Amino acid sequence: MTRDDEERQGKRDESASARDDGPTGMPKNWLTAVLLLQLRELNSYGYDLLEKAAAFGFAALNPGTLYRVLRQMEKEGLVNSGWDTSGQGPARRVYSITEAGEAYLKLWAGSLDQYRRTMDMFFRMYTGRSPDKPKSSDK
Amino acid sequence: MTRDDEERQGKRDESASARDDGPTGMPKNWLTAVLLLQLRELNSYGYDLLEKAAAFGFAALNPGTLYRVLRQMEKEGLVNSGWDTSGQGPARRVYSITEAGEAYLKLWAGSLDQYRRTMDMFFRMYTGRSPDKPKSSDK
DNA sequence: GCATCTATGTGTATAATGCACATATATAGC
DNA sequence: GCTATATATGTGCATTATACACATAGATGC
Repeated sequence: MTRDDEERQGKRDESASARDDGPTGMPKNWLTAVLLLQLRELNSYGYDLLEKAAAFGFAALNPGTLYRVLRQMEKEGLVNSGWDTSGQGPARRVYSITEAGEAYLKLWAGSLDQYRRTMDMFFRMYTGRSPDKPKSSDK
Repeated sequence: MTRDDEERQGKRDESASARDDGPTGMPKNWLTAVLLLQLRELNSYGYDLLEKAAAFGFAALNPGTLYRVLRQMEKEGLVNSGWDTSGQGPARRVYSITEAGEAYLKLWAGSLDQYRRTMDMFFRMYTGRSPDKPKSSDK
């Protein structure tokens, strides 16, 4: 197809209606990082992690997605799991972080810094000024 | 499959060798946002944007990916394009941002703030302290 | 003609994620 | 015993974003 062909066709679909909801997504594997962070604090299980993850941008996280990610993480050696049947309800698969998991988390935390710098750059170029700082202990 | 079955199998694959390279990815649609930001400054074309995007985390961006994203953005009405044949080499498809594109960019910039707060939270929980601030014009 | 640089594009695969649905245990009410 | 509900885990299937290899095409120099 030549450019003249395209010029003639002039098909601007417009039906695609842009991205429906704007930027929803956190970085790739963000959920993995968040889960590892939680598990480093305290061993836990899916249903519980579902709530804890909400604070990190997963307010409406689908349970199936969470469970699948946890299993994948285990396959990759980032976490271990075992059943807890001591409770009253259904058994819980309790996860704990491995050394590989801690290493991965460390890697993540490291690149978070680069991440932040890149986004600052974006923000400055967009607004022409520095983005608001978190009002916590400045300096 | 009961939990006892799994307990017996005890298959920790380990072959999956964790995520090969750690966290590489910027947020979803980050490239779109970066391209819109560039196009807001100055109309441009793919081959040129390829270099400009490098500063925003796309150092080794595959050209094919870029061109495809640009076309998709046009389908969605975020940008317009036209051919520039005035130069010497092959024709360039020059893009310009639309109002929808500016609106989308604004939306993005807005949620960038939420992004930053979430990542700060992650960082604090990881390190137990506030992340380093950019040393630019403080307030 | 052939190589090379510029410039744009397609085919195909994979990874991450979302949504709908399925399963299983326990408890409470009828 | 039957049914509904809350807890808890999981699978099937589709979509989206992206990566990688490859294809196309104009212009220039040999």
